[in-house]
Amino acid sequence: MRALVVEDEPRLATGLRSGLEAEGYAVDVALTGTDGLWLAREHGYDVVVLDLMLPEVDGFEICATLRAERVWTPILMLTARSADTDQVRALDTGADDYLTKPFSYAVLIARLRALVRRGAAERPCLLQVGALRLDPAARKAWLDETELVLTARELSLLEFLVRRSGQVVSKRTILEHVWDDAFDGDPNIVEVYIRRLRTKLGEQFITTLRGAGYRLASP
Amino acid sequence: MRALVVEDEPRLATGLRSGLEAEGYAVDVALTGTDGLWLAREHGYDVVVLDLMLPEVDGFEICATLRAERVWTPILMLTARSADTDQVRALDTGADDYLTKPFSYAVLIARLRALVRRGAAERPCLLQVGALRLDPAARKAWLDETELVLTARELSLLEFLVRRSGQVVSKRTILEHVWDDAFDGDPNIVEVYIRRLRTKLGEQFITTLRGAGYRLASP
DNA sequence: CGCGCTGCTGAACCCTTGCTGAACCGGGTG
DNA sequence: CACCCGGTTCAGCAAGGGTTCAGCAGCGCG
Repeated sequence: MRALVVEDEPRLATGLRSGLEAEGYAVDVALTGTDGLWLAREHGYDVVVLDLMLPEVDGFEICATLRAERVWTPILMLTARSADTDQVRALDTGADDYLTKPFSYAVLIARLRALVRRGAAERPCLLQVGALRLDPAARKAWLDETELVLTARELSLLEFLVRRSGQVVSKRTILEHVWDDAFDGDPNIVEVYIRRLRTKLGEQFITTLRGAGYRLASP
Repeated sequence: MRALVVEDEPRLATGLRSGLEAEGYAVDVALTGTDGLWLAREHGYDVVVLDLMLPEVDGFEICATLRAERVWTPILMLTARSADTDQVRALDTGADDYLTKPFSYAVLIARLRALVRRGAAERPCLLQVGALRLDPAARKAWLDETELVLTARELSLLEFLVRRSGQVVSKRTILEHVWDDAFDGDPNIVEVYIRRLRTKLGEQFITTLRGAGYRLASP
């Protein structure tokens, strides 16, 4: 579990770091609001501990900015003030929990666990074309309830075709998207992989359109 | 929004009812733990306000029972005691938030809003995948009733995989979340730890997907 | 009818990826 | 101080699978 601590007071920051690390979290610390915002935005944390009083950018602003940018990482606010209005404002700004200093580590840890437990987890979507099903998150594919045994490349190619099922996709496009677009090897590789897919899921799914490309569709 | 208030003191119960109704909630009140449990189980509430001290069945028990029965309605615990241990226990039992009396209505309302916004997430506090169970709070794991002896790192990795069970996780992702992302050592460390987990919990749980990552699933 | 181009296909090659045992290191503990 | 435990590094090994290649098939057009 990755946690970000945004806290300007060095002693508290290091205390939090070691405490959380002892609990098995991988911890990053930001000492300013600007750093914290940047880190939270760029890295996928599982939870953020955010001090309200910070130099440069305060906690409210960080929280609001993240939510506006559709970053839904659970946030726990931390502050010296205990005014109700702050608490209300924090929660309404998009924080998920709130703790006033001084606080006990046990409570902090328990609250973090509760947050991570609820954490932002989107259900993986399931792609389907006729009897063919594909779960991109699990990297699995099935044909009529029987799981297909595919290599990484084969599955990437299949996923690409399934996402564009019914459409014609040129070999050039496939090469650029499934392989690196800096790929400078033999373009014949696409044909080879189309062949492998056909042997594994039957000839009827992928049709060749001479001079144009391939189309995956329900037979 | 439908809210259930489980509170045995009549004056507080009616106060909560009118306060919540003024905020636009449709409120049901249960005066005993038994009634509260039954109502919460049968009706689909959006949030439950639960007093800890109750006749018959106490708040902890209601909370634990509901979670065991896979009812994930957000629960806010309410109590006169302010002991940290109670708070920790409440959260680990499966409550989502906690408030000590006396409290301000504004804070209660704001916290409820935050809970409802998060919605019912299917996040048990005891993780389970087939015969494998893991308690993040106790930092323990079991395989078929026998406790596994795991180091801190091993448990962190296992927890990470269990939380994403069924999905493929890349070595890169593992490295960033289980280790610090500032970690600049040998990425081979992931393979080493996967190996150690496999020897401890059997080969059948974790499958390697060459070029993609690892997937933990029930065998 | 025949030539050429596009796509098909089986097999060989070889590099990357992952596996694994063991050594090393550092902090905490008796 | 010596020991132990857990985390990390390392190097050799195995094989999976990505890539290349060469020959073949078939369609289309002159």
